[in-house]
Amino acid sequence: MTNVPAKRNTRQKDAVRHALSEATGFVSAQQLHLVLRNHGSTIGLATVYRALADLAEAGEADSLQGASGESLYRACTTDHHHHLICRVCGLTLEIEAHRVETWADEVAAAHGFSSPSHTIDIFGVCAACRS
Amino acid sequence: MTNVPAKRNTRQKDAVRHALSEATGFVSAQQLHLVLRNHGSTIGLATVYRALADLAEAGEADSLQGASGESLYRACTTDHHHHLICRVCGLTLEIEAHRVETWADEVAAAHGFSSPSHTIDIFGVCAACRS
DNA sequence: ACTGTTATTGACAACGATTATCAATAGCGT
DNA sequence: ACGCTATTGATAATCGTTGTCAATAACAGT
Repeated sequence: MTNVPAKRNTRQKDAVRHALSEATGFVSAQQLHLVLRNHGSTIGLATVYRALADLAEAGEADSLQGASGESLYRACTTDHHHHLICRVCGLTLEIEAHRVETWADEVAAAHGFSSPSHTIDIFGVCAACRS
Repeated sequence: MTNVPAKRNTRQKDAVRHALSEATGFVSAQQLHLVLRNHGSTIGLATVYRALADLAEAGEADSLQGASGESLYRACTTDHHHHLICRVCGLTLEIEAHRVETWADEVAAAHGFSSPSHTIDIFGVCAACRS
């Protein structure tokens, strides 16, 4: 049997979870670390990275690659969805994409690919930033 | 007038262009640098990065973020398209996605977003790697 | 073809984001 | 409360990438 070490619930993982849910739009691990420190926490940077990786794996957070290559995270409802992101202010809307989900799976299947996954994100400039 | 310095054609930029066109699927700047050195070139790593950035900007190369966050490049025809990529062997197929292009633009417009762009990539395990 | 200007090169240092290390701490089952 | 061990936090190390700068080589003008 594959003996995976049991996960423990810690204050700092909760703190990250909470800080992430407070944040608007996507945040980097470093930003989150800074926020936590400013709120009086003594949490370490490495811990924030580990907590975010865990949350993402557990499906509690969405992750995507920012423009300059860093990983950005966002609290997330457990169902699958994609994002419409403002290039200027970072405003993020969750969009639902049945049509595209099935399209992606069809394309994969048509070419003999199995266990398909995909990355789909739409960027633009929101109405507010337009003016 | 915005006086942008003129670009020059150099052997090393051609070498990168050529090496990129020889490569199958996506390659990183470092891989390309290694290939060029193995072929006897004395090209510098920084030059490969610069050449790839230029090619990508000129529309001669596609770039996308690899699983571990690095930038990957691929020679590319000038028309817009997306990719179906094997997670195991890196086999890459260009796919055409009219349906999704228009969908993405519609979604952006519906939410008041202008100048829409998008990143759409499908990953899976190809038939060959399946066995 | 010769020359001068200056974009480009290549070796290396510097940088930012992330991950590994490791002793100290603190969850959780008993 | 006790003991085992997953987790923490400070720091060093790593990785991909970009900046620096003297030396080189493209191109325009002659």
